[in-house]
Amino acid sequence: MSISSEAWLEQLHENGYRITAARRAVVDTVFGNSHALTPIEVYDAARKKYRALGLVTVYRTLEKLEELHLIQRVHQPIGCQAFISAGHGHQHLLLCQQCGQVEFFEGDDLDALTKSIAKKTGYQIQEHWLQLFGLCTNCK
Amino acid sequence: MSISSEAWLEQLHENGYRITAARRAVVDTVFGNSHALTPIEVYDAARKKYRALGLVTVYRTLEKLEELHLIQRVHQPIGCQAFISAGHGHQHLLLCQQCGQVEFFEGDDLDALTKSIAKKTGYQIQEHWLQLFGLCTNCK
DNA sequence: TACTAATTGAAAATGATTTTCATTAAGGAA
DNA sequence: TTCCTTAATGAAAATCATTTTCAATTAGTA
Repeated sequence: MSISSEAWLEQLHENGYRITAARRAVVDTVFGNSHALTPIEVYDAARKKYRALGLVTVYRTLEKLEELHLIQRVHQPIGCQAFISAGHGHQHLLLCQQCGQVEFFEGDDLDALTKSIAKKTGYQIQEHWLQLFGLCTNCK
Repeated sequence: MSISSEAWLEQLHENGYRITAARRAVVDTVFGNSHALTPIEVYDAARKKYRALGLVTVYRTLEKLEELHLIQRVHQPIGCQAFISAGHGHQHLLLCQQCGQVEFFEGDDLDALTKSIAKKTGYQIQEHWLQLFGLCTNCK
């Protein structure tokens, strides 16, 4: 976990951003966390690693991580401000409605569906969002 | 359009809410509109029908319409505060990335997919969100 | 028509996010 | 290593969206 949060820091560095104690704390908090976290939640957790951290820096760091596609926003009925480590390639989210655990899955084949909808509606379909909700092995 | 926005007012009435000029203006604005509207957009548009309307009343009316499942929130990359007339039964959204037009479609069969994901992950899957993005016939 | 409780809009309060700004410190250059 | 430039920081203020409060109004029943 700590091993690969280094990779995020490297990414930041390679893109001209500096590596600071504040950013380390944020990155260490979000990286590899299987729950989506809001900026405030990141702030609270990251301040345990680096007390002087400011909430503004959390916002700014999350912004950069999102820009580099290292994290992504999670849309939920309760709100859409939470972030999680980004999936790789064409992956979708699976969320536990009980504990909030997030997993990725891939292997959705929506070609037949999109073709049929394109035909029916006349739209040229370019993208899709798919998200599953359920109960994880612990919660069910 | 005006015909059936009456049905929404009836729904409100049947649920113990009063029918007022302010609510008529909001309902007439959102009902049958093929674009998702934010509270401010509803306010601006509805004030053309009823100048004394307050933004607070827009929020309160949207809240009630959502509660009665007459409208639903639309999630988009740019934000998730916009509302549109709700779909009926099991329907999903198709959005035009150019003009913002929203359409519904149905007939997605994700049974095979959810079964396979359930098997792979151990999750008990209860719900799914699916949304398509593309270009409508006018914009493509 | 009268009455009561729901509804209203304005203003204030709250909460989230962004901007401003003077200070600090990362990290390349010497 | 030390210096220097510039990015990054945190605090405070500003902004923006949403909610609450409250006295006045009004829908709709009795």
